[in-house]
Amino acid sequence: MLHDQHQGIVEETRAQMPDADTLFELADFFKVFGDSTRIRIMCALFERELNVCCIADIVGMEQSTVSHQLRVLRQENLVKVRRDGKQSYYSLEDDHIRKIFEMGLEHIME
Amino acid sequence: MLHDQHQGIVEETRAQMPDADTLFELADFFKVFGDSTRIRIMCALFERELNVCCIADIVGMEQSTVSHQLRVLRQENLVKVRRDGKQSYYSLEDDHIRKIFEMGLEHIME
DNA sequence: GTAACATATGAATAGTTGTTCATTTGTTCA
DNA sequence: TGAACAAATGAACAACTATTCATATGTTAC
Repeated sequence: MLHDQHQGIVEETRAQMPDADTLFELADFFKVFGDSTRIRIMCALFERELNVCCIADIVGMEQSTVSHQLRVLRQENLVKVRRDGKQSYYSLEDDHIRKIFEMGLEHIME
Repeated sequence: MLHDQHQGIVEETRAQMPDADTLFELADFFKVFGDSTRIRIMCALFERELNVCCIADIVGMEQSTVSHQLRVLRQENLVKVRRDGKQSYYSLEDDHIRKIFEMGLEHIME
């Protein structure tokens, strides 16, 4: 049960928080970083653009697994594709990813 | 099937990636950010330390739900607890969280 | 056209995760 | 001591997710 003395704190805190929709979106965005296969795919793409079968080889998973995960990354605008003949080359969409990666690494290294 | 011409690219990329264990840890770390309840809890804690029942009230969920999620946050060293009588006051452990939040927000605002 | 290859997609499944209810543990105060 | 409250924990369940196999789509070269 919430104490009267806490009521003010609760309301004040609520007022300063971003709206619920934004926080839902934010959670969905970070969800993409919460899988080691996707993390490894993104990490591989830091170096250079890569086609699907190279990525599959690097992360050691089925081509179809990688395709499914690349779709997730595409949907959150984290990667872009370039078709070249039979092959699709993927690369990172922007630089936030790198920074978020670095922050995460700094945290777990502590 | 991987082409011969791609073999070098694959090996080079692998060599530049952090080791698999680190990337697993990193995924586990980001997993914590991938849930809207936890995001909302962290967001509430940006303002000030809060006890469990205030947090429950702010995010509109059961006390036990919040306790479970606070444990997850504790396990990843994202929050710390301070006991004061019957109540436990939670606060953010470090400043990476804020920066990671900001990066995420910048990305979804684009 | 067809064969061969690269990628994408759908369905099925196993494993994981978030929430809730019920209960327990820890604390204060009378 | 015991009553009252705050927080933590365990078990159960529903919902979600990652992976795989099988198949479809798209592209090139003959």
